Amino acid sequence: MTKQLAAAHDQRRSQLLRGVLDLCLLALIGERPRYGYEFVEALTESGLDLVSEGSIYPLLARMERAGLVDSYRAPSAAGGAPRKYYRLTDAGAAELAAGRATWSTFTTAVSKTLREEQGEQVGRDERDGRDEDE
Amino acid sequence: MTKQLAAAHDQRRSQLLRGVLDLCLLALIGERPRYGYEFVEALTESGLDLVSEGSIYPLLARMERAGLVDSYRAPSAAGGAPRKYYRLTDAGAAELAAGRATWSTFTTAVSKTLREEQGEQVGRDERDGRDEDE
DNA sequence: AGGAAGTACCTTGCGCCGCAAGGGTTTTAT
DNA sequence: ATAAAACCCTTGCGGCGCAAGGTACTTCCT
Repeated sequence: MTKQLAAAHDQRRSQLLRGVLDLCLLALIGERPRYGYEFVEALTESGLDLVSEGSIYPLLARMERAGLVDSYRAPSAAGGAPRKYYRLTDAGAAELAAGRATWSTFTTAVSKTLREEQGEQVGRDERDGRDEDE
Repeated sequence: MTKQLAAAHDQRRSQLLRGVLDLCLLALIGERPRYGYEFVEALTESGLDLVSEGSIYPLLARMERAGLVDSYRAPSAAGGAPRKYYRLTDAGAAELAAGRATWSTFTTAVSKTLREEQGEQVGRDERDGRDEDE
């Protein structure tokens, strides 16, 4: 039961990530070069939990293929396999800027729609004459 | 070219709608009973353009199947086929409340990530010793 | 030496859902 | 009669987050 609610919550989160996850990665890469495994840890503890490796590696590959980022390898300082760092390209920076604007506009519109307006109440008593169906 | 950028923009919008479109409909239905065609018009002019019939009718059907809304038929006042009005159920109201909270938390986290921080700059000159690859 | 655990990379298959495209019915206007 | 608007609906495609599973290197414990 509690598990079902949690599942529903996570399910929504997954859907919400669509269309912004790439922007989040671009923004983080914009601050400084980053490697894939870093995102998994960083995003997990910084509000956006979930976001497993299965999400970000394919996404990074897609973004590189699209020319939004490029990469170079460097040995890990913490032991383990060599890291693959990503940097923003000019196209990536442009996409990030455009995406920020889209995101801002979008969330404003949605938040406005979602906000419960306490003005304009419809009288509860006036409803009648409807025929149930189905 | 301009067309491609517009396409990219709309593509992102489509993705962004996932996970919130249902909440928007629930919120609008919460204000007063609404019918499907109404959403297409309302959302088109209220910031969220696109959102065609192919998005909302299946969604309404899913929500009704999930018990979040119920419906009744009433003749159209504007000529045309009879309208199918939707109302919130208790479960729908609960889902809306939960969704609003999820949305709020989510956008806060994302906006924070997306915000360009002007503090903490990495010196551009210190970067060296990396070996290009691929 | 052997092995578990941590760091790091990657791929495959499933499932959800927005959307374009297409089709149906009823009413009003020409 | 024909058109157009106001309504309803379904099908198929495609993108992408995610669970699950796999590889390679390093460090530490026994």
